[in-house]
Amino acid sequence: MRVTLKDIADEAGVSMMTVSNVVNGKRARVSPETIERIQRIVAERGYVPSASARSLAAKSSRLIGLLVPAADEDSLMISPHNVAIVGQIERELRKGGYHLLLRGIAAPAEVAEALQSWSLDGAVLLGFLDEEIDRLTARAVGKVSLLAIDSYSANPLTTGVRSDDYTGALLAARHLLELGHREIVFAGPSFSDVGVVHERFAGFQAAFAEAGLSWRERLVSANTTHASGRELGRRLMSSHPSATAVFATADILAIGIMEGLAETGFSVPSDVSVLGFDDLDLSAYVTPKLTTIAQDIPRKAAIAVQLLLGTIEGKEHPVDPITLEVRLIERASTAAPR
Amino acid sequence: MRVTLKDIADEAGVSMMTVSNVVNGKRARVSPETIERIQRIVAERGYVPSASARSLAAKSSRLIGLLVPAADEDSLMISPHNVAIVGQIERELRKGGYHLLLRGIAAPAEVAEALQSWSLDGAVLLGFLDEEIDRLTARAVGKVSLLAIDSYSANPLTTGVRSDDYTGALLAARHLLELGHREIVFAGPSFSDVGVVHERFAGFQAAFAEAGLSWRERLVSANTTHASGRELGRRLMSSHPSATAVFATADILAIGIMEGLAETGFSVPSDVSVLGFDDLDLSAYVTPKLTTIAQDIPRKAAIAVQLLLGTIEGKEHPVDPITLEVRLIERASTAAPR
DNA sequence: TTGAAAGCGCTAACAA
DNA sequence: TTGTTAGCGCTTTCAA
Repeated sequence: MRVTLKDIADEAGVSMMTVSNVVNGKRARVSPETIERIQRIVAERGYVPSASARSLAAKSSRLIGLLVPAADEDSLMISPHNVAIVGQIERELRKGGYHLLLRGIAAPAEVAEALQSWSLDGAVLLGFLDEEIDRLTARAVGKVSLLAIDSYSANPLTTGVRSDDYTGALLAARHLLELGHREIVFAGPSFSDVGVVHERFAGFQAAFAEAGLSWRERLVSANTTHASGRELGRRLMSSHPSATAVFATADILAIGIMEGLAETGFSVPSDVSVLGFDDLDLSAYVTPKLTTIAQDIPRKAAIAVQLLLGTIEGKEHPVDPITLEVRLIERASTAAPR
Repeated sequence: MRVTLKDIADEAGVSMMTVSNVVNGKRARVSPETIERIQRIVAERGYVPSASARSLAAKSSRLIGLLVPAADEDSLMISPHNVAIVGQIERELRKGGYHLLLRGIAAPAEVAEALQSWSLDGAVLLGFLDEEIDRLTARAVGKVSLLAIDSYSANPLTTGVRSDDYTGALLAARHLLELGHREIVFAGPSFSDVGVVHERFAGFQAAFAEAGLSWRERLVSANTTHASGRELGRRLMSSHPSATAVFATADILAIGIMEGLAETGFSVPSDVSVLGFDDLDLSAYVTPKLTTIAQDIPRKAAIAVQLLLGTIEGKEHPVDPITLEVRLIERASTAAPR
């Protein structure tokens, strides 16, 4: 059967506590020779501590949840943008000696259930809208640290990490305005008065304001999917005949729009400029290559984990939200209007 | 603090075992009224069983590992093809009342460590080469069920699920041959005598054999990445001037090749036809849209989980490997040679 | 520097 | 149909 602490203790002729201390690196409490002897036996016998037993006996489980939306009984909704984040989060946790529980959330109650059943030390919320986050965390238990990625929620239970969406959209709109565009469509999911898309919309408008221009209502609502973008692209020039450019809140949407435009005989960028947000790998593979706003995704994930582990281990107060820089990547999908 | 079994038992005026039986659905052992009363209290108090405690006391943890390669200290290597699989596996496990531990594997020893520390009931290996799988599972403990995705390993410790790679490549080569191509390059990672790429190579050659043609050595080695494909595409027509078509073992590679060809002034499909494997979403977004071999990815994942849970719960013997159908998706990147 | 006792929350195997 | 006993493997607390 399994090699236990007791086995090691017996073989070393010491108590379980001594072995426990050695295994957990509390070396101050054990003599050097004992440490070495125990370590040798541990290696020989291939002893691996039982995480369940440790989690049960100690306050901490060293387990972190990664909670992702999963529309009712459905598969996880991991967008291309979020894939990289998942990988980075796992890596950072592993480096810190934590394990990752990946869990799809179909109903709010599942958050509390996930948190409690495995006594998670904390959890990262990835891919939820701000409105949902408040609802989800409302029922959460007090002890666990929560961190939401891409959140602007003022919820004191969660810390947030996000890119500078406001500035990103500002840069995007500025770029199009500088090229000479005036009739620019804003395409993105419908939004409330808080959240990523709201920020981008505000930044977008600010660019017009700083240029002394007024932006006439040219808001188009679309899901953040290729299919939705394609459909939008197909009818764009008939619904907005005078538009010369589109800013989409996500690359995948922008790429769909480009396809829809191409299908209806419009050429990018000579007829219409298209600008995205995210800088997915994919965006450099399509034709024309997409001009977009790039986020530092690995950094976003690394900081998320740092903050989370910080509040868990240091019992620091949840830190203020952190905002990461973005930058414009000029490629081939934008040009001066004709 | 936490609501425990004992709390519920006290409040209901019964023993812990009775509550335990109700919670675990062993209703045959409890009277209907008791069941109802206990269930009411459980709901009222928001009782959630402790998975660690259960795992410690019972044989099973209801935790499954998803083990993914993570080149030394690096982030997880989740290819576009594997992302969908991760999501589906989580979903299937959740439906079955299991949880998923996502873990990057940098060194063989980490497999056993992951398995043991959380007393995993089983694990899915995703993204490993067959050669690695044997090495990884060698040290694994006996009890846990292992299942490798896309594996042809004869290893008795693991069951495998994979697409019909042989037939996929056969269909691909047949398609190109029927279009009239004779000088076809096979582009893929270097391979040994077992595994996915080996199968595809065998299928590819078989198509020539059945057409009574001999395939002259036109094997090009490249990593399964866009960058590697692009580089390959750039030098393809100078290294193989008479080639009229390329079969790549992965869409992402094929897309890179198309880009490299375009950069050096060759047009797809009029100068060179390109055919991929996987049918990523992405492959329909690029220009020209990629002709490819489609796999049923959700099904692959669902079957993987079914098999794994089958051997875990039913203690059935590891089943024979399962092979899933593939089909040719004809799009715009292939045409008759000039 | 080391050890003993108690218990984390649960379930298996019996007993009643 | 229900309860009792005895742990699962570890850490905490306190004593030596």
